[in-house]
Amino acid sequence: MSLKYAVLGFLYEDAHHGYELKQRIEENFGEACTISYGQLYPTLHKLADTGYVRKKRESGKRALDKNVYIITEKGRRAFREWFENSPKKNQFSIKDEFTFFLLFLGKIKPDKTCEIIKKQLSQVITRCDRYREKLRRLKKERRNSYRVYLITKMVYHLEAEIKWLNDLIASYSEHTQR
Amino acid sequence: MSLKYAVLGFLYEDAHHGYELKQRIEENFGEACTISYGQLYPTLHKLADTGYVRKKRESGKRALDKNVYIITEKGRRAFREWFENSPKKNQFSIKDEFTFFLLFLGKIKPDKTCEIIKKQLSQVITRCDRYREKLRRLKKERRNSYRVYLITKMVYHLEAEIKWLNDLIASYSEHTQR
DNA sequence: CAAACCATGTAACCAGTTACATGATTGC
DNA sequence: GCAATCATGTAACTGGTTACATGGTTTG
Repeated sequence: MSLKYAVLGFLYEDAHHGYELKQRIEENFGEACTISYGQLYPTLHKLADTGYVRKKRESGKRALDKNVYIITEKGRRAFREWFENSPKKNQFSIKDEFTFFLLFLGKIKPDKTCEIIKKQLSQVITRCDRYREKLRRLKKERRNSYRVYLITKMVYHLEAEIKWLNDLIASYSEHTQR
Repeated sequence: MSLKYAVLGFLYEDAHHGYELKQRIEENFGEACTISYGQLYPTLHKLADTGYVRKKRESGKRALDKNVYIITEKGRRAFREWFENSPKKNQFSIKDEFTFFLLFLGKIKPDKTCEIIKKQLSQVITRCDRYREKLRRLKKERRNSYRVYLITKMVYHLEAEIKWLNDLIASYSEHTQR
């Protein structure tokens, strides 16, 4: 995802401190990613080192050592450069662990294949229903349309997955009937 | 994907050397991944270090220094352990660069949003058609059903993506008409 | 006063890519 | 003889996770 540009993007309009950035990013990308402090803070330090952001110590009444990060003109340029010229590929991966596992499943346990795929299917259906429900709730609230788009995308891809797993089951039961 | 288990899986039945393994893996997972020697060879060395595979120098008539890797009993156990007990999640990601870019697009260039999504859509349609064509060819040849499954999955997910992008366009033109 | 939350950070790992470096063999 | 292919490898880098470590503040 390149957290670097997510950070620059969120700092583009307003200064934030680290903890807040994690919240902002997860508010928006929640379904798509979780970020860890183990990645966020080093990223912020690196951005500060290369002069893309400026670090300002702020002594608020809450936790004492709060670092506010402010984007610099150099940082703005870098973000615009990425924004205008990056390739923007849709490259969702189909190489999840189950798909990978499937190759060996057919070879090693052909008798259990159908059963395992069905178990997988029921899990995906559950997940899909959960997202459909979340989508219904979000649409009622009528805010943060980006999250609505993201979850819609998730639902469509889960539906694709369900269709595929059903195909697999059909194809495997055909095999074993012979 | 954890190349380690892919390697153990392919060595489970037959011994192979590195170059050959890359071919076997890409033959099967072609659409899902490409692997580099910069990852494969270190992985093989590590597997040899931990005693999961045994390295045997073979002097064939082709390139002289060919290392044949043979799975050990310890390696078989490790593979079976993964095979039986790993979680097998379907966790395809929706966090491709375009989706990420979209958030900032709405904020920074709302006027150009629709146009950029349309460009994206046409690219995805082209890609989807290419995979449909490949699928047709493979089905005619009637071999390597795993590849057929993989490409079918790819097509379904590309169709989901097309549906989503069309939704986005509809939603954005609605916005701008007001 | 304890639990939940705010806030920052490091070290060790894991998975993967790109670029580089080498050299033998085969087929046109 | 030259291009394609077979074959093995390293070094530097990117992007990310997990576990650990610290300590202040708010609220019930």
